[in-house]
Amino acid sequence: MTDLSELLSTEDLEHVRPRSHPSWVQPTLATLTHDHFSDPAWLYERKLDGERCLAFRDGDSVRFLTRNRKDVSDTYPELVDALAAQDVADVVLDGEVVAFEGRQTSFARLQGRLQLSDPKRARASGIEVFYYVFDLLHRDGYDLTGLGLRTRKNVLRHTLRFTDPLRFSVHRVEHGEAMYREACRKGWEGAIAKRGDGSYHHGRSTDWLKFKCVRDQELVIGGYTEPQGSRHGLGALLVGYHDHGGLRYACKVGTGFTAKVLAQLHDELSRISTDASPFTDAQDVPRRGVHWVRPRTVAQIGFTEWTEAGRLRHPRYQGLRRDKDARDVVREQT
DNA sequence: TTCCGACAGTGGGGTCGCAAT
DNA sequence: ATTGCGACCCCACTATCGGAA
Repeated sequence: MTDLSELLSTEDLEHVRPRSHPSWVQPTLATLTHDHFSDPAWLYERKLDGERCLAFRDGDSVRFLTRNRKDVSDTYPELVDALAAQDVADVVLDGEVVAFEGRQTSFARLQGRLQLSDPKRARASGIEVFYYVFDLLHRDGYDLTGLGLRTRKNVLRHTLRFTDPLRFSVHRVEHGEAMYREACRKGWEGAIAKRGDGSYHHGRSTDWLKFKCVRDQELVIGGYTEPQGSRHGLGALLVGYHDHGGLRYACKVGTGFTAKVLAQLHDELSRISTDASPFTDAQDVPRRGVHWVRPRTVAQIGFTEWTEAGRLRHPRYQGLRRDKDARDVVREQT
């Protein structure tokens, strides 16, 4: 591990402030865009489909927190161990916890671990996880969020020993469009573009942009229909998003489920049923044969495009997002 | 034995036209 | 006049089965 003083120029030091180890830092959230570009002032990284986590190490204490501040240290004990074994005793990292299905990162596979909170069961799950670290927010009593991204990454590289399950998230400079094409060709989720000289922003930022290959959207489940024919459990989910203080209906989703998932969803949703529709745009929401549920469950829905009418075209169910809070679900920019 | 492709079945949004209300 | 419904187009996806490798 290289000393901070060796890694930072006198100019850099002007952007660094002493700070005691923070218990929480609001992570940067990237903004979705379809305007893909190449720019030497930007860095481009692979977009990983996993669980965003900040890692805090303060001496013997190591914690992994999701972006909703949920402590998942017991879910990823081997990551805790790996960080505890590093030389640096005071550090805050930003990265993504991922699992693989073959050579692809797979959120679906990671889901098998997300709800495990017993470290023994988590270790025994057979689902190997990795922590792809892409940012460094704090080290050795200093707040580094005021530094430019390039500098933070350089310091990060010289702060940790990157051996599995800790991995440095590689980036490339300037060639954003090529990066995006490569990402889609390889079946990745997309690419993230980051302004190279940008300081660490708290919350949604346009200094970080998402170039997505597949389009998906997190939506709140507000109801479900009866199954038809030979199907069991439920027919389709009615999903929506928050807009102007209400829950706006987005579409029905009736495909992408296995028989097992249909049964699980029906079991889970029937427990939170309610008499009234949670959707606030009363007209245009199907009502016939619909069972309403309290709007607290978040599902990830793949689709091809938003229609003129504000519906999703070709929607398909991709899984629950138990790591997301229903209250935060809004429509992403098209 | 495993793998792959075709097919049936269930479901979506949008549009159209017809029948019931 | 409005509403409901089925048929049709596009499409996504799972489950199954039989034949190829």
